[in-house]
Amino acid sequence: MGIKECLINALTDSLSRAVGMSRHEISELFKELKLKLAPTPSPELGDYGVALHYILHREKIPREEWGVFGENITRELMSSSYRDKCYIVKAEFTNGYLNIWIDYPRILRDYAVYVLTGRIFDELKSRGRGRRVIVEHTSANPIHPLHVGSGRNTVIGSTFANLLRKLGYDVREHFYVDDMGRQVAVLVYGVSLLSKRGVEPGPDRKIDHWYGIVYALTNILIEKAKLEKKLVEEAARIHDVISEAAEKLLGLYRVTGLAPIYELHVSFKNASWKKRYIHNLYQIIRRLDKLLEKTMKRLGNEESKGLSKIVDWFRRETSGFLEDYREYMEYVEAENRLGILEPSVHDVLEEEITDPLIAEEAISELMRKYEDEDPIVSDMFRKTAGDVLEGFRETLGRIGVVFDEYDWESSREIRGLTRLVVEKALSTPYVVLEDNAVILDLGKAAREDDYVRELFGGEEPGRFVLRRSDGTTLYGTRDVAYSIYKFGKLGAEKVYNVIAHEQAREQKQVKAALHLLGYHDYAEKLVHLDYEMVNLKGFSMSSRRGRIYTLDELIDDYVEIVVRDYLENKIRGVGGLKYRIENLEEFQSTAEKLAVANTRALLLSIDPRKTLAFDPSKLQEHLEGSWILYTYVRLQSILRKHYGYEPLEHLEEIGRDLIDKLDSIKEIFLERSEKELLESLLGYPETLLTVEESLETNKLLEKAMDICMKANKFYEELPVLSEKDRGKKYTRLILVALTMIILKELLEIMKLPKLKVV
RNA sequence: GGGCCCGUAGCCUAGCCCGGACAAGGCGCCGGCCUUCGGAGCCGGAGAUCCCGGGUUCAAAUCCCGGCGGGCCCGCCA
Repeated sequence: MGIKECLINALTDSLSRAVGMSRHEISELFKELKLKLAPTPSPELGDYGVALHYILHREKIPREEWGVFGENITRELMSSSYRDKCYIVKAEFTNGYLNIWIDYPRILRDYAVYVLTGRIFDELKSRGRGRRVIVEHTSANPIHPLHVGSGRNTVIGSTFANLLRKLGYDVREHFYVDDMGRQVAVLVYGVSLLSKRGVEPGPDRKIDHWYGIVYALTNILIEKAKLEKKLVEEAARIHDVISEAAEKLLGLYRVTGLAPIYELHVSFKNASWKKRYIHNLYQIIRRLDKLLEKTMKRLGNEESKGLSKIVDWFRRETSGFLEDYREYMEYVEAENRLGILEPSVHDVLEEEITDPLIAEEAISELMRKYEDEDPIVSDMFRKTAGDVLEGFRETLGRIGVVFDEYDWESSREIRGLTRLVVEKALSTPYVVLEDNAVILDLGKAAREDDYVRELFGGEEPGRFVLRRSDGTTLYGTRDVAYSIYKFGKLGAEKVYNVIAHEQAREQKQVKAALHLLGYHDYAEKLVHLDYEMVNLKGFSMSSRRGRIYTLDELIDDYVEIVVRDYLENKIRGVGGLKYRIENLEEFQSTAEKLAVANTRALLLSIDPRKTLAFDPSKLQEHLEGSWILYTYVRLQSILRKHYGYEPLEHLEEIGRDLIDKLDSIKEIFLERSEKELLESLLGYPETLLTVEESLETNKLLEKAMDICMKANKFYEELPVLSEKDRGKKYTRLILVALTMIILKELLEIMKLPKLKVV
């Protein structure tokens, strides 16, 4: 290919002659991007254009003489030997731009051979040369079902893995099972209380969803109990505050003689006695606060000066209580909501979890025992996490994701390497020992080591604790160990970690630690593919309160929308209310595929580094997946009709046939919509290479959408099969085939399910 | 308080790294085309101080400086 490069050479040659600058100077201008060759904004202006204003200005050519200059440069270009080489058919100078027209039919012929023989795909494959790469993604805590946030991780990760496969890497997808943290211990604690009383997961609920409720309720009941304790303790103090406020108000009345202040005093005095009766302290505070507010307004700026001091003091004293109370009520609300879902789980946990301190102690005990490899506790952790992972596998299977490996944080290898990490750290010059804790002083490292300094940029690197005073290790320590495992044991030449942006700093610390421990190579080949969170409109997710929008729900919601959309369309059209679904099973499978396509497309649709926000009640506005699949189906149906067989099953035959027809499209003029479609298709290889570099997986979806849009316009405008002119017909058939083939590749990368018919 | 990221029509985004010709696409809205291969589509229309202010430049959404607004991170948590 290399049209652009060719044109740049041609322009360098012609410009140097027309202006009298050396070729070297001109080519430097291109390199410095003072001159830039780019597609024109519209076909009327030619295919490619270059802005020459810089040269015009530099050569001090007055506006009136631009025309002469233009003629000159155009003549040079059209008479040069590059004219033929670069497919140039015409050049024109307007407003300081030199615009060039290209021989598209010839490009189409070349590209058709490139794609239809499969050479394009072989060339892309040559990039990776079978090198082993690990993409770690999803790695959600096994405590509740995957939610839309984890879903975004999964979709980005698996898409990126597939992209690398197309680029010829030997890709492994790994899931890191984070089973040694506190959260899993909370779940295990809840499960242990339940199993003691014979409450087990039942068949009515997907297993990870059941565990999700157990985790949330266990957490909620502990947090609620803690707050309860705190509120009881606070209440006594608050009553004192109210009494004191009453005294202060009385004092202020005596000084100022303002009657409304005496009114306040009576209200506060009364309130301070209310503790003898059963009244909601929260409401009392709110009422008193309102009274204060009203009186402030009533008195005006001058008179309320003394009072405002009391108000500020009162608010300071009570704000903590109010905050805790509100949080407490949120837990109560969450408890009620989940209790209705699984009453037996709720009732048992409510009875068992009474003292939060006992619960906390039990959870810490579980963690310690797991770290010490106590056999009974280990079984409990393994069983619980394993059950939740079973639920994950089911969901992931729906969206076409299968992991090559689940790596357990608690595995022998990673435990062993974790010890090694601490040991090695001890012999680095950056280690700090405090109460038996092992800490890497990354700040010091940044001052002395270029790699570490550059890694953190302006950021404060902080201290990286590898071992606590009590001898246990931390998540980050095990993460460093896991990285060594991925490179050392698994032989990865590059590792991509798909991890949320909030962990960016931790990922840098892991890299820094690897570097300081002597694994310079691993540090450099560890890539953090970071992505931002998912924000739902009108719904704030909180996994600790069991309020999550799960990936399963998202897919199911899409199934509903897809079915509704389709049937409403049919009912409005030919079918009427009696529209008959031919094959119910096939219909369901199609709906599922479309739902999955929409789910993946939605989660892939924007730059990973930006927050993805959508309204779950407006999913019908996000149907990019359906839209792409539908275009794909139409392309197939055109080829199916022409050849009389399934095009996807006979790609080689079709390729041979179309290559034979290439001679008949030599003298063809391409319509605008054809050129635009071809242009979009030409960009396919570059898109893959760009995404590998930039990690912007959304660009793949954008490319697919762009191709579909151009394809839709193309065959809306132009007939293919019914075209009488043989050359035109084959041009269009070739375009249809190329579009289908490239779209197929993109669908495979993004794992959008493939459909033959709708 | 410090660091990083983001701010583009009513809404969601692309373009910014690497400055160029009317700021692109989708949703929603208004008006057409009810399927001769394809209607989950296509065509047309309305709708933008590219957050604000300054600077560099022949030329700024893009680069630089200063504000404003939002998110995230700054644990012997994971």
